[in-house]
Parts: sequence; structure tokens; C-alpha cells
Amino acid sequence: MPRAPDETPTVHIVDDDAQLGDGLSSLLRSVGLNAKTYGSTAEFLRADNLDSPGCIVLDIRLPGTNGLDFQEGLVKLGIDLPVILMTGHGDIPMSVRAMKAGAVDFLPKPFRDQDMIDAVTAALGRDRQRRASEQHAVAIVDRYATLSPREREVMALVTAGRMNKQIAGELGLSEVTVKIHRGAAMRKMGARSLAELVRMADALKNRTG
Amino acid sequence: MPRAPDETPTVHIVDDDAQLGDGLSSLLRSVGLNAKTYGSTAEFLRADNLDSPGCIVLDIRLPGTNGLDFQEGLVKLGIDLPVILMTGHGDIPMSVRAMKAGAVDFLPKPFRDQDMIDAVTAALGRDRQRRASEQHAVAIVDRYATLSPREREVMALVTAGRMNKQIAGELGLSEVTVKIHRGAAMRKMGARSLAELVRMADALKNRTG
DNA sequence: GCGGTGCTCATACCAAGGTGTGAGCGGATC
DNA sequence: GATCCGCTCACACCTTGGTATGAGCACCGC
Repeated sequence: MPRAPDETPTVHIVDDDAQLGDGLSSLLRSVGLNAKTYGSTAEFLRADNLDSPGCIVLDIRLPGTNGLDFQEGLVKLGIDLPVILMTGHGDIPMSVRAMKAGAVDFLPKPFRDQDMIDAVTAALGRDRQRRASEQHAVAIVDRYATLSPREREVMALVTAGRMNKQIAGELGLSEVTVKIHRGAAMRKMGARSLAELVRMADALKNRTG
Repeated sequence: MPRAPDETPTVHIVDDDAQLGDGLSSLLRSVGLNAKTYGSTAEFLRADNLDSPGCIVLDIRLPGTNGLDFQEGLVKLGIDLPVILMTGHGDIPMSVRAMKAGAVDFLPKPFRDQDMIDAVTAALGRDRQRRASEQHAVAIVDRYATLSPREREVMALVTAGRMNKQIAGELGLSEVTVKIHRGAAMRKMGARSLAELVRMADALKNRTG
């Protein structure tokens, strides 16, 4: 059974200390994980599988960039991989800032191997979960994109609980036309019941993308 | 316009150092907040307004209890107030643990007044938001409690997108009976459309309480 | 026992949803 | 100019949903 490369998660280790990165790498490989090391954030950003499953293990003290700033900037770059931070010279405010920004964990060096493995496991779990719900949301957005403007208007009112007659009134249409758009929306969205359509509409509202 | 006592949030300060507690208290009062001090967790738990809006400022080093353990135990006690932790002798793992457990902030002593004010403001904001959605959820749960077992079964299948005919088949009923239960569920839940009922059903699923 | 509640169903009627046929109009594309 | 697409609507037909009337049965509490 061949597996798509997307399915094996990668742990991206960003640390300017090559020796430490290699040590981490072999530690993670020893428990069956895929690891890749980078000496700088720039090098990391050149990687090609940043949309694939995985997580980031990031040293705070890095040449050029601050690890915390980099972590907070990742979202803007469209990279949603969970982040684990580590540092040799950290303090409490740094760790709090990192956690507020959504870090999975914050490990002061030196850390125990098991703590890192636990953190990585948690991060990969979080990534898997995010991916699952994201995948679902993207499918809905894609289908929604095929709706005509009118169909979207009608769908909005239908999922708001309005009756066809009311929708016809609000949009200045005849009831038949509303039914046609409504049916088209159901078909294009792949909804087999009104309940499904309502949930899709809610999913569309709650997601930014 | 008289205000219910519930509407003015209270900052609960739990610190065995009375002097520090009083200082904090006057700081918060100086910015127009309601503050109350407690010398121990036991004393705090005897307070009567733990269900009212507010937040907790908690010292980690406390007589008898560990602040972190106490924080994590609050949920089991049914207290959902946001927590701000402070400590004079903290380390990074402690702060990370606290943040993972949902703390709003973690302030090492000594901290700047403004940092505490910011943290409290954020905590009260979080509490207000939680309250708003909780209030909505509680109303739905209350109404759901008035449904008969059959009505709940029917509601579950209706909101799953099944047709009356299918529901009748699955439950071994006639279609008329399903319609009656369905109508009763709509009436008791106060839903004026199927879309509303679907959203209520989802709200019921996603909330524990 | 009596009333209340929950559950069940038949019949009947009306409202609302869903689909198909057929058709006209305007804008974009080739 | 022909074609495609989106939008519009009338007419007709059928399905599904919603409600009311009337009725029977079981259980519980007073």
C-alpha cells in the first residue's frame, strides 16, 4: 500500500546549533518520526513541504530572527504548523507570550528526551485534528464557490430559517424562482437535507477561509 | 437604572500575603474595578458570588494548597472564572503548565501595575464572553429538559436530516405520531424554523452542560 | 377511582417544499 | 450572430410538513 508523501508527518527542527539539531533529529527518528533540520528560519521557509502534516521545533535564539516573532509571523505566511519552542536562556514572560500565541509547549534547555517526545506527539496530534476539520471546511468552501450570486442569497435566507414565500418577498422574486435557486444550492452544496445545508452555512460563517 | 449585583464583575485576589493583596486590591479599585481579597483558597471557596462575573488572581505559593493544582481543580468545583497566576518563585515549566490549563496570564513578582491591569482586563473580557455564550446555551438546555424521551429521539433524527417517513420507520411509529412529536419539540424548544432547531441541537451536542 | 401525562394512531385538510416543462431576457464569449 | 449561462416566471403535479379532531392505552400520584 503506497502512501502519499503527505501522510507521513515531518518534524521541522529550526536551530542554529547544528549539533543540537542533529541530536534532536536522531532522537525523534528513534521513535519512528520523520525529522528535518534547518540552521535558520530562512532555510526553513525554503522547505517545500510546509503544507504537509508536521510540526515545528523552534529555538528562540536564532541568527537574524527572534523565535517568538517568527512564531507569531507564521500565520501571516499561511503556515499553520503547531510550534514547540525551546530555549537555553528563556524567562517566564517569554514562555507566557509563546503560549498565548498558541505554542504547544515551551521547553527550557536542557530538557528530558521524553518531554520533547511528548511535546512533539501532542503537536502532531493537534496538527492532525486541525487538518481534519480544515479539509472538511475547504470542501464546503469549494462547493460554495460554484454557487451563483442569487443562489447564495437564497441559501443565506433559507439557512436563516425563512420560508420560500418570505424569501421571494425579500428578494422581489416569485416563489418558483426561489425554489429553483434553493434546489440548485442544495445540489451544488451536496446537501441531502436542509439540516446539512444549515450546518454548512454555519461552517462557512465560522471559518475565515 | 438599578443594576443587578451580578453585573459588576469582582476580582478575587487569593494571596496569603495580606499586604500584597491589599495593595493589589487598591490598585484595581483605582481603575474602577471591584476587588476582594482572601488569605487562602479555603476562604475564597466560602465566597458567595463565585457564579457571578469576575476573575481570579491567584498566588501559586499558598498555605496548604498549590496554586497550580487549585487552578486545575476549579473546573471540577464548577467554577469557571478565568485565572491569572502570579508568583515570586516561579519557573518556566510552571508557567507553561498554567497556560496549558487555561490561565489568562502568568505574572512573576514583581510585576508592573499596568501588566496586572491588562491581565485582569483580558480575564474579565474572557469571562464576559464565556458568560454570554453560556447564557444562551443554558436557555437551550433548560428547554430541552422539558422534552419527553420520544420527543428527544424524534428531534435527534429530525436535526440529523431524516424525513418524517424515515423517522417513523426507524422508531417503528406511524408518520402522524412523528409529526406530533416533531411539532411538540419545535414548540417546546421555541424554534420557529427547522434551521433554528438544527442550531439548537448542535449547541446541545457541543456543550457539556 | 380520577385526572394528568405521555404515547400511540386514523382520517382529513391545508400549507409548504420540490420538480418538470416550457419559455423569455440580458450579458459574456467565441 | 450563435451559444452558453444566469436569472426570471407561469402552470402543473406530487411529496412532505404541520395541525386539528377524535380516540385508545398505560402509568403515576392524589
